[in-house]
Amino acid sequence: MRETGNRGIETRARIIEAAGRLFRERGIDAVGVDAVMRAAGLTHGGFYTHFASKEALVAEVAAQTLARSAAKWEEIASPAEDETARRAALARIVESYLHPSHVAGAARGCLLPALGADVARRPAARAGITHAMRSMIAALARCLPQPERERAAATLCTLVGAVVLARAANDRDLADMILTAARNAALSNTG
Amino acid sequence: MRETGNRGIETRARIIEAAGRLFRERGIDAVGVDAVMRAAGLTHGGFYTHFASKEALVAEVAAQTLARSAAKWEEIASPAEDETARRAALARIVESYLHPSHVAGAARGCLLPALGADVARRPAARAGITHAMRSMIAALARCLPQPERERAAATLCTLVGAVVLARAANDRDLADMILTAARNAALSNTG
DNA sequence: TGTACATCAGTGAACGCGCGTTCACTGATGTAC
DNA sequence: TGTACATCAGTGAACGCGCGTTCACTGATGTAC
Repeated sequence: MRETGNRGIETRARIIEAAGRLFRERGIDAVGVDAVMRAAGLTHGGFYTHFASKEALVAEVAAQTLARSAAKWEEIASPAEDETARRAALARIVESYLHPSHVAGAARGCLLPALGADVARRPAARAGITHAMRSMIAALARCLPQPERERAAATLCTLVGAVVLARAANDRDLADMILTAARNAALSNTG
Repeated sequence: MRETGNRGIETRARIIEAAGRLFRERGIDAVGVDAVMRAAGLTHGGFYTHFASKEALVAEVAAQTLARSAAKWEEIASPAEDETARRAALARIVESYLHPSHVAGAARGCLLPALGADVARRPAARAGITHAMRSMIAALARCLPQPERERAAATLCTLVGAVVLARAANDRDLADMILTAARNAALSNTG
């Protein structure tokens, strides 16, 4: 058996990672295959060894990036068994999500506020996103006093909306006010 | 004095309206100047009689579209003087925003969930958006028991996030759950 | 161990296409006298 | 009222450019015997 496969798999992962960064930072349509491949240290021609099309790359980037976010939340939420731990877990998730560094660092942040609307228009990407969203809601629910899926979903809405709006605001004070407001709303679910 | 000016102003408005529809529906980069002008019943060459660049059109579309949303909210919120009227006003805003027809009809809906992230990356458009966001928050605040700007901002976050997520979800039930959850969270501010 | 061959990730030139923008023009609508 | 002229919104061909995709190729890495 060949082991060359590893090289391919690692390169593929590098392309996905580079695309994830660039897409979130500049938007999907603003980043060409050429830019992605250069960021991954390759030439553009090799792209189609790994993906059938740019659309396929987008779908995979969306699914993997969000799955990673979901996994991080699960990791924070899972060990929380008593109420104190649950509160702390919720606070960790909410505060890192609404931190100004998340607003400023879209390239490394959650995909939903950066590309959610964009990706909703691309049929191929929606299945992966939907699956990850369910996981994120489930993880959040585990941090609430009674694990209510609805309340968790509303919290996710508040978090995602806050980052979208804080990024859109031209004014630092308004952005900070929005983040603080969302933080208070999300943490008032602590019970 | 010439009155030809009117023709120019009307055409300009028609271009902005067509662009607003197409941008919200398909995304800004997915819609060319050519498509906008054709939707306005014109040929692409005439575009630069009205706008210095596509970027300038985007800025104007963002500002005008959101200003119109803000004005609609003001109109609903302003006459509400007693508590019953305030509750009704909040309910009207929240329920129409989170209605499935808003999720399905991005082309005629609020610009924030459709293009918020996109427009945040375009310096020229951010000033107009920021101004309109302040108005929307102020209108919402007038519907709350005590006019708290922060609570209004959190409500706006929840609304915008909910529409982004409901559009991204591939699954009707999940989308409906998200909308219901956001609705309950937003209306619990009624006091 | 050494030689011949197979595989396939990655290269780089080339493709057709649609984009944003420019520009010489047309023709309807107005003004001057 | 009628004629000559000015204005300018809108036309449509043309531009350079970067996009997504294709393809003949190279060369490193493996296998066969």
